[in-house]
Amino acid sequence: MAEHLHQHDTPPRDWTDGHVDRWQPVLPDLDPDIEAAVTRMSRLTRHLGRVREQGVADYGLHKHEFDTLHVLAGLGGHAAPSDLRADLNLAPASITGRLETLERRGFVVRTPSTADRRKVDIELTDAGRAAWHEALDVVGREERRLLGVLSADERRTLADLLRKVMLVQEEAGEG
Amino acid sequence: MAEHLHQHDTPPRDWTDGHVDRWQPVLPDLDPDIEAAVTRMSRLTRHLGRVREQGVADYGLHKHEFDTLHVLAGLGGHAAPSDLRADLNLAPASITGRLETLERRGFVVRTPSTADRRKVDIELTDAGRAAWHEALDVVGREERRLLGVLSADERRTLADLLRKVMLVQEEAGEG
DNA sequence: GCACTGTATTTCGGTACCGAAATTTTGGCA
DNA sequence: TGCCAAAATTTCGGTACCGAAATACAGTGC
Repeated sequence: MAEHLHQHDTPPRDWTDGHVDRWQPVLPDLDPDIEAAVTRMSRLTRHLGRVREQGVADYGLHKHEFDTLHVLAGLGGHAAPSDLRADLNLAPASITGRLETLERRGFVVRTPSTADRRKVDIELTDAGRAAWHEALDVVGREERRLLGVLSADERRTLADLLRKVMLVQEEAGEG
Repeated sequence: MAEHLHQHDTPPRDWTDGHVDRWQPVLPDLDPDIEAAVTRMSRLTRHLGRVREQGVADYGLHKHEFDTLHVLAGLGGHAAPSDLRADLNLAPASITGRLETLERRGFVVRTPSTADRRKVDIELTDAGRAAWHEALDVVGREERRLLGVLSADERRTLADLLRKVMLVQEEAGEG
């Protein structure tokens, strides 16, 4: 509508701007910037998750399968279920479920640990590593496309601001 | 270890810094700032979700129940399932499920719409509005605690940077 | 008025996830 | 040695979610 008037009087608005405007009158003590930042992070995370699901589907994987293989590969290809649990932030029972299906597909092998017999050794198979590696560069593509709109300095600023926030979140759990 | 040497040579590191360091050697073409930002957003979103689940539990609600009531209240207390679907970003079938349990608990009422008989009118009951209102200020508290570490300017910067990113994500779907 | 395309919602079948309890093993300590 | 709290993993019961098909209705063209 008004987009030809001046160069800089109608800054582009995203979905979240409208969302915040809708809530401002009913909840006036809401900090618009906090609400906006949290909302955008939530929506971005959700979006990237869906894109990952779509992307790795071409390689016959689901998002959770890829994520599990990814963490396992990052740990050198062998780990215990509790290691995966820490990185994936899931309930222990869910880890068992994921490994169950991955083992059925031949992407990992579970063998009882000899060192500590409560534990289980999880090994990434060649097939598992191949599936992971093939799907690998698909998942970063969308992140680069979206975050690529920012300059290198801006990306650094974003990452630094978020670190400040996360340090507050993490400090309580460290004790 | 080295934390007494100078004021500013060991900036505090969060979990994500270690995560990025671990991956840098195995995936060298990864932009550390993109990876860090995405990882932190994902973890923050997950954390806030868990806190919400905990917080509203004191009022006998689950996170998804509260979220649904919240959107419904934001729409003035009456809406159609498709309205909720748009804001909650869920599959249509999931909306039916959520309304099912909310209706059993007496928080909403579903009546076939007389205007368009494909639709259903969803009404927030007094009990539903009360449950929502009681749990309301719990959910913002953790957001304020975490994001409150940033100055007002920094919060604005964060929200603005994220808007730039979201505009790229949203522009494709608008056509 | 009648087929047809599109929209709103529900049903159905199947998977993933969670919390809590159970199982097995460890490591400390009397 | 024998006991016991803590840890690692699995099992179990139940809920939420999704995709796809089904149902019901609206609006349009003829």
